[in-house]
Amino acid sequence: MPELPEVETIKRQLEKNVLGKDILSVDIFDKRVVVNEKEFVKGLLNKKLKSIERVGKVLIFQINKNSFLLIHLRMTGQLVYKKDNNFIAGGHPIDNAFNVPNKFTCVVFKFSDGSCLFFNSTRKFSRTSLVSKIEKEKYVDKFGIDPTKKEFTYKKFKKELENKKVSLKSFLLNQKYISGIGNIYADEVCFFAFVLPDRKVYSLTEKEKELLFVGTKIILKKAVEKGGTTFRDYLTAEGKKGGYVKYLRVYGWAEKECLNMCGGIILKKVVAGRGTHFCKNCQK
DNA sequence: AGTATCTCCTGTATGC
DNA sequence: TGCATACAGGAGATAC
Repeated sequence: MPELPEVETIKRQLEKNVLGKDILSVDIFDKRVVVNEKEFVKGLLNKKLKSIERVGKVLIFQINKNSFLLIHLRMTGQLVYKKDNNFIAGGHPIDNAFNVPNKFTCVVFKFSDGSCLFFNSTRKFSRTSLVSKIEKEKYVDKFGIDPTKKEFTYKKFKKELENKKVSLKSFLLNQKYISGIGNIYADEVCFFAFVLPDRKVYSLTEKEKELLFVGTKIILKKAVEKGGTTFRDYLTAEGKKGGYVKYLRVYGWAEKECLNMCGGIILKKVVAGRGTHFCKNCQK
């Protein structure tokens, strides 16, 4: 599932490829992922994508002063950019991502140079919309601090944690507190800090808070450096793969031995409504 | 008001 | 083999 590092990776790739190109057509194959599809198409035709920013897990393309294209991949969304026979695919991993369009393709943007951007979504949870500046700002304001930006300081992090009755997992997943963390990185951060995901936030010690802060910062930073867990790049013969998968310590390791060699087994249970991985030996 | 649960979807895995 | 069922989860809606 695309989280901050995966979306950041897509953003960087698209920045190099789609900015400044005229949008010749917008074809919608599944209306469910597009908000207000008529206005959506009308507002994009013959326009250019001027710039891209990422807020949490959302991509925001500026069209002009008062028009912004929002794309949220949610769980199974995927963006595939095709130019001639070169492909860039980011987001949800599926085999043959370069085989587009396919039955998961919801929207296709065609550019003046013949290249295309395919917006795919297997479970159709993804959403895209065209909004005004005010709407965009209102939307962006709801998001908490981005843990990869300079503004993410320990002081601010600690302040967010104050007086929360939720579990740590629920806190980490909530985009209004910290933006960009999803199920994978939430589990990894808890493991890093030796804290069980179902611990209530108010019960955290100073030391644990510090470790959670540091873990969030370095895990997301490293995941961005590695291109996330799902990125596939078919531009080069070697292909840069989503390199963070091999650094995952708990996510996807249920019933396996803990990588800390503590002798424990990674367990999985539902916390905050999500499948949650942890080591009972290492995390308290 | 703040928190927990439900819901949207469909591919994949499992069970009988 | 085939059908039914459970499960995966981001985030807005709804319930408590």
